[in-house]
Amino acid sequence: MSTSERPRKRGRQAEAARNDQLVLAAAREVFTTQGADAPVAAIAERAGVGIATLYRRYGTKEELIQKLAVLAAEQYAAAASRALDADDPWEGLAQYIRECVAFGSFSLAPIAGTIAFTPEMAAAGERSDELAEKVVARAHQAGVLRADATTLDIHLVVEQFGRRAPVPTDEDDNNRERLVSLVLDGLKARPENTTLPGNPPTAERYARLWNKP
Amino acid sequence: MSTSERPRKRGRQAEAARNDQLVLAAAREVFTTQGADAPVAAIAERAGVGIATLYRRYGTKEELIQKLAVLAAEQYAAAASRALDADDPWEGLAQYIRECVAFGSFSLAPIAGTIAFTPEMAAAGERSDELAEKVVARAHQAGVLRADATTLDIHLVVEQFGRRAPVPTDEDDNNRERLVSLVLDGLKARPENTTLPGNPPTAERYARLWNKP
DNA sequence: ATATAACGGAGCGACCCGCTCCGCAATCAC
DNA sequence: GTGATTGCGGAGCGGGTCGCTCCGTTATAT
Repeated sequence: MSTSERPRKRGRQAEAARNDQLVLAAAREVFTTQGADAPVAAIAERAGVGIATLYRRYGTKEELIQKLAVLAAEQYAAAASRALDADDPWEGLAQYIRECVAFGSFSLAPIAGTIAFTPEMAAAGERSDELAEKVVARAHQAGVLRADATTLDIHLVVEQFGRRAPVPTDEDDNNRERLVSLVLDGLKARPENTTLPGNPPTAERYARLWNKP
Repeated sequence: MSTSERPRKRGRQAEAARNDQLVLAAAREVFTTQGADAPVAAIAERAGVGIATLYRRYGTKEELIQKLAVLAAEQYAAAASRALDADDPWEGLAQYIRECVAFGSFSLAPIAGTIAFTPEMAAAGERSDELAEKVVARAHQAGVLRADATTLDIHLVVEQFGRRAPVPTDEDDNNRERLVSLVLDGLKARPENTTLPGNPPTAERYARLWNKP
């Protein structure tokens, strides 16, 4: 595969562009494993970059997290799109859940309330939520998803399994996949299923969790 | 209910005995909600007690955590005993899982590796593990638990749902119960279940997680 | 009235963390 | 070649936190 397809910048500008990506990738990895209060220095080190390089792009740790939140929402939206492209509504939903869990950026949730909620985050979140709603609605209409499970229940699942261990091993991944499979089996529509207890999760909870107005 | 059944100490000795319990209860609450790196001062405050009172009982934060670990293991063992007393093997298992999750002290797991592993912890853990094994074995023999789920898979479930939010609300409890019900439905033995992917969790993982020799 | 036992909490020393500042190296303009 | 520009790394500053100690106070016992 040719690396010269897109017009490549040269010299320092190329390095800068690469660092841009390195920083974002490192930030995502560190935050999803260590939690959102991981030191910024850890991200710079993981990216193989000086601290100043990071701060030249994001004036503040908060800015960086906000950017990651937007990127995560876009990833979830993309996963939902793929799910809608799938032929089988159930397989689409299952794949959606698996991808969201694997991406795992929901580990930013614990920081909710700590950082300001930007318009960009609102926009990306809305789009992501709408698509997720469609994925779930399609599964419901096909009668493959248990009737008493709502979109927010699915959110809950993804959030629950979003966080990784400080140093994720293959075994941890394996174990998480087993648990998710368990949950998926529990989500399937079946006559003998118990009814889910209590009330479905509310949208207000998420609004409160983040700092929506 | 009479409060004078057991011979009551008076004055300061009574206060000391009460504080003993207050400190332990507060420590459990704070650690399960804030995580094991919560400040010791938060525990004292929650117990309505001075910091010195806490340190007079446990010379070190580590000692306190070790004590809590032992108590948690004993709670799990008690829950397993109750499960074995139940008439229905499935209801016993389900109740066991629910109780363990509700108790929630598995949120100490993230601290694993940070603190030393004491003989007391080893003894309590072994007893708890043996009883859990029996609960699961009985469910397997009755054919009500899916064949490819092991005792360690159950451990995984309890561990996964063990941690609470910083300020747990009724809604959070409600949501967690829904998720656990989902998992329980997935754990039931059924012809149409998918096979759990990958390999069962290994005991070595837990040995490594804690600092066993 | 004196001795004793338990208490509360201010504060010490040792961290850690976000962020700035500055000297250096690579590249560009001419 | 030479000076200007751009991006880089990382030491270190100011502030905040946390585990733990120390000591003055208060309640009980004799």
